[in-house]
Amino acid sequence: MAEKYNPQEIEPLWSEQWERDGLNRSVVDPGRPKHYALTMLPYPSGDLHIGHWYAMTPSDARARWMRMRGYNVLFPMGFDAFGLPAENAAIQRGIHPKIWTYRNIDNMRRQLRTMGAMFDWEREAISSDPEYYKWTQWFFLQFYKHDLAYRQKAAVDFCPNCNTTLAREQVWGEDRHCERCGTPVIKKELEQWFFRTTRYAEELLDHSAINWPERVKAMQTNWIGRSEGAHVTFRTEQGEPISVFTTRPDTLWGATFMVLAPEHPLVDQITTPDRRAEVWAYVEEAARKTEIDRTAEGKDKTGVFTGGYAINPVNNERIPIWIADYVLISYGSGAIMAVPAHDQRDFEFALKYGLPIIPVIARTDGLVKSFTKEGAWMKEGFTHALDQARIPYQKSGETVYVSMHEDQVDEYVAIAQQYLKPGSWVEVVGARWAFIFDDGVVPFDSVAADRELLARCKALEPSVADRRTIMEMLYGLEWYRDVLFHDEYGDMINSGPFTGTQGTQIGPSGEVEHVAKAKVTEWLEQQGIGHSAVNYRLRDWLISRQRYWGAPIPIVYCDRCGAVPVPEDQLPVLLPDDVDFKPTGESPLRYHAGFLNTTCPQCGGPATRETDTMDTFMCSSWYQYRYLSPHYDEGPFDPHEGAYWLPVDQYTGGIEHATMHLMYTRFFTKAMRDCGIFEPTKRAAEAMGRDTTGMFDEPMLALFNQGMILGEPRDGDLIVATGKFEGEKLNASHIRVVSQLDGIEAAPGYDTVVGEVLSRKELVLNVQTPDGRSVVVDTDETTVFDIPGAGPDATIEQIRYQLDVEKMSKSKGNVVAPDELVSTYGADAVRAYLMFAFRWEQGGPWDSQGIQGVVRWLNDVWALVLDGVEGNQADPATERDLMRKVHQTIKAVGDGLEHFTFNTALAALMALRNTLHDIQRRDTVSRAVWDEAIRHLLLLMAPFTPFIAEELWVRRGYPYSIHTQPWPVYNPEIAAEEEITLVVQINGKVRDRIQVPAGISEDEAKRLALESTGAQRHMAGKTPRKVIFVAQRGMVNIVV
RNA sequence: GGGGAAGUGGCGGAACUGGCAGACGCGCAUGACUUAGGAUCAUGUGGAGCGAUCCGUAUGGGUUCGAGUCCCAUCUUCCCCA
Repeated sequence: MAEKYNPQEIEPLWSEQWERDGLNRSVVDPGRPKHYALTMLPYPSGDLHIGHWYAMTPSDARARWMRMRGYNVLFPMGFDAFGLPAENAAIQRGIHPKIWTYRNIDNMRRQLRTMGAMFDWEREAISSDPEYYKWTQWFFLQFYKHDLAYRQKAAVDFCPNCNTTLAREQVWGEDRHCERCGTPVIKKELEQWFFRTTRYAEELLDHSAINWPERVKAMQTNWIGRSEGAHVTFRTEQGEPISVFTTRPDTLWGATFMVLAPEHPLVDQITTPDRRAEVWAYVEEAARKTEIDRTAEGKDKTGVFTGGYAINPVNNERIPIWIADYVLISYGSGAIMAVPAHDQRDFEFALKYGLPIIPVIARTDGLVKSFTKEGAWMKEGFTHALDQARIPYQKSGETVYVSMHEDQVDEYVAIAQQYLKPGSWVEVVGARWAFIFDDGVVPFDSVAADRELLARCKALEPSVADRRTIMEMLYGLEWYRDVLFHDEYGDMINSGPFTGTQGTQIGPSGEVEHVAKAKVTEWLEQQGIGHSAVNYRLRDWLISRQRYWGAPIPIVYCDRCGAVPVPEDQLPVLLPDDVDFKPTGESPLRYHAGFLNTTCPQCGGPATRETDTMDTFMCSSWYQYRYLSPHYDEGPFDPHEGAYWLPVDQYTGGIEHATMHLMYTRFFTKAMRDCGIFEPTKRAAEAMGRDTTGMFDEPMLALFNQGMILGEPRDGDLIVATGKFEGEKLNASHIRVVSQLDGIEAAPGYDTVVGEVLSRKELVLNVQTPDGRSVVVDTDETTVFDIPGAGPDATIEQIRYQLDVEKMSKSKGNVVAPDELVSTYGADAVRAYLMFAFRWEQGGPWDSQGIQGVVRWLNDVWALVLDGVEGNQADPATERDLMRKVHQTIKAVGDGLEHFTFNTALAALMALRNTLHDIQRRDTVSRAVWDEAIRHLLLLMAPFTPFIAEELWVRRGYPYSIHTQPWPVYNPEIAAEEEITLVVQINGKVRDRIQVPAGISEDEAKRLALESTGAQRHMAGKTPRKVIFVAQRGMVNIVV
């Protein structure tokens, strides 16, 4: 019996050995194909999380596999080291962000090394190093130079009590209060820096050059939110004209009011003096809400009238101008023309505030409704006439509900007129809009008609006296509600000269063409009142952060020269170390005189520095380039390295970055390309003989998203608590943990609570009793805990409470510490388990028992390799079977690595272990064949479990290192089965299985199948109608 | 409300272009070795039935010789957007 597998002993030794030998150094070698594998860099939060292992170790396995397949692989690692948590630590615990960050990095670097990943540590980049952020600043200057960076006022969340700007995650709760002091936050306008990401909207929509998950592409496409429409200019009575963007220029005739965002610059000018107080109050209120609060459907729409009016340019209607917070300043032009008949939000708003709603687009289904009362409003015989005309209706008492098709309306109107009692009216709504009075039919087609009709109806029917519009009156009837509003692309109605214009048609290649939109847009251009336009939801990237721990924006403000870029030779603008972290201020940089005060690079006069720092997404937008040469000081990266390694071939990371990081880094690369930053790299690449077409258009050619490891669910302890009830709460003097709740008797003289512990908050337990009630059990220092196996000093901390499957977090107590796992099971086992237990792109809840499976596998492999076989009773058939299995495994493992289905690759390796185990027990192969199988097993395991593979490889006497050996070549001939199980089906149901040679002919297979006992039994003497043979599957289906 | 992903044993999950459902592992059960077992080894393990056999991939339809896989409808869960 060989010695035991002891990962704790061998793993550190190999780590050191590989480090010493520079095994993972990646060096430019134009003679070999390159592979740049990249996994998203971590934030140095302090401790490596199991999630980091889950993200990194499968990526590492794949990179290792690529290396064994002959690629020159670069797989770097670094730290996204600027950011808010460091600053919070400074404020809360008095540690300098720099010290906190670099201490964390030291720890995490140590932890990362236990992973056994093939990181090239000489390429480590840390975004908070001056040699790194110098170039982050340099990029800012290049973008500034190329008009891709600009400064503008923008709103930030601001706590008036702390006197500080807040990041999104520092604003808590529905009421949006400051996380530190609870004061409701306000929006504050600050001058901030932006990058023109919108300039790249079209190019960012184009994903054709990258192999990225459909999900990510869809999210980016939605995020960019391209919509086609028109800009239309409305004159106003109070001052400047207002331009609106609309996706529906075909609905212009139905624009009955206009809505500005509360922040719209013309609000002041438009507002009439009598409305001023109310408008201002509303603007302030809106400033406090989030966009989601403001725009979510279902939320009550609010707004106020400004007193101002605009002129609808297509029909010269005078339309009121409102402000409402459902319109966002950041979208389009911050002003909309409201078409309440065909936009859901405008409809709700108009109904609420009594604004006119005029339909201008026909329904596409032709549905028309009407409502009346036979007897009260209609003469007897009305429904009989409807029957005669085959107009469908439902009658309930004397009430008649008519629901007809548009084509029947004329006939209906004639009947209605005939039967209408004097002093009544009846309306048709939906695909046609008209009011039938005893003296004629009035169409509902304009704001004027709205007014006139309403007046007539009120005169006839006092109960509608309080209705402000016809639509409001109709909305009062439940029966009409579903036909009052629609947002389809129907034909135009009530639209002056455009009435009757077709809404859509099917184009030559089958796509839908929006005819009405196009015709109206063309006409607007001719009239000079509008033009076609494309609008994006995407906004420019706001990069200013009112923070200390980030890269300072390299701009100086001079009274004479304005905003002046810091000259490149003065970079980096260093962060000063000696700053105060008072929670009162804004960025501490603002109070650091040495940093703040400088001289103008242009005129030499006194000037002040920009004190905002850059969004950390900027650092991570170009880190893939810095990795190439982290200490290079003549540019952001060494063109020689870039020429060889770029672009990234395979990127992996979490889906949560789909829109932010992954859009920013694409923007960055495109902007770098257009600023000419890749030119030297391009020349170097051409000198290497590379085709540089499209080489710098996209940063990462392929992307794969892994899922997330969630916390392990667990039941709470079952307890018996005795003590005294105080109201609903039990003050426990004794708590005992039990294995089951049945048959527990209450202690005499005490109150007793039994049940499962759901949660614990400090000294209070929340217990669920068997009847489902939840009881609070309070404890104090005198409470005695009786927990099996915990001894006499047991405390409340040792009582386990219920955990659901959810994200791991320290506060929930469901985190899994990789360090502990490594010291218990070894890194190889942890790596293999993470790859084996889940579908990588899906993730799932941690299972602390499941790891035993891979631990047994590694122990077995250890013993198999070291114990070997005697080889005395070699059986050629078994030897062939073994080598077949080996080659089938080569295929399965390779496929798994190729497609990121690591779990199936590991399953195949475990299955090979099972085969070897079986053979070893029976001792039926020669040593030579056994050794060959073992050699392959180790090579196939190397990417997944690099330590044990290396150890056993070397122990078997093979040349160091296993990780630089060529990947085994799959031989389909060896893998092919000699004999297969022919499945015999009758009508698709399996009725027999027979062993046949693999290359069996169709006729032979069919003959054997028909003769098989199973088939005979189930055919019941019937003649087969059809016999189907599927050679690939070894199957015959007999149809009877 | 819109867009996307998913739903398979007690659990994690296999099943390539439609072709033997449940690979591999956890757990569980029985047995062996043991002072002991949360170690190890062996055997078994979707459900029902003594059995031949029948039923089974969220639900209901459909296409097909054949459906976990394709089509339609419904339900549930998750993610993104609103």
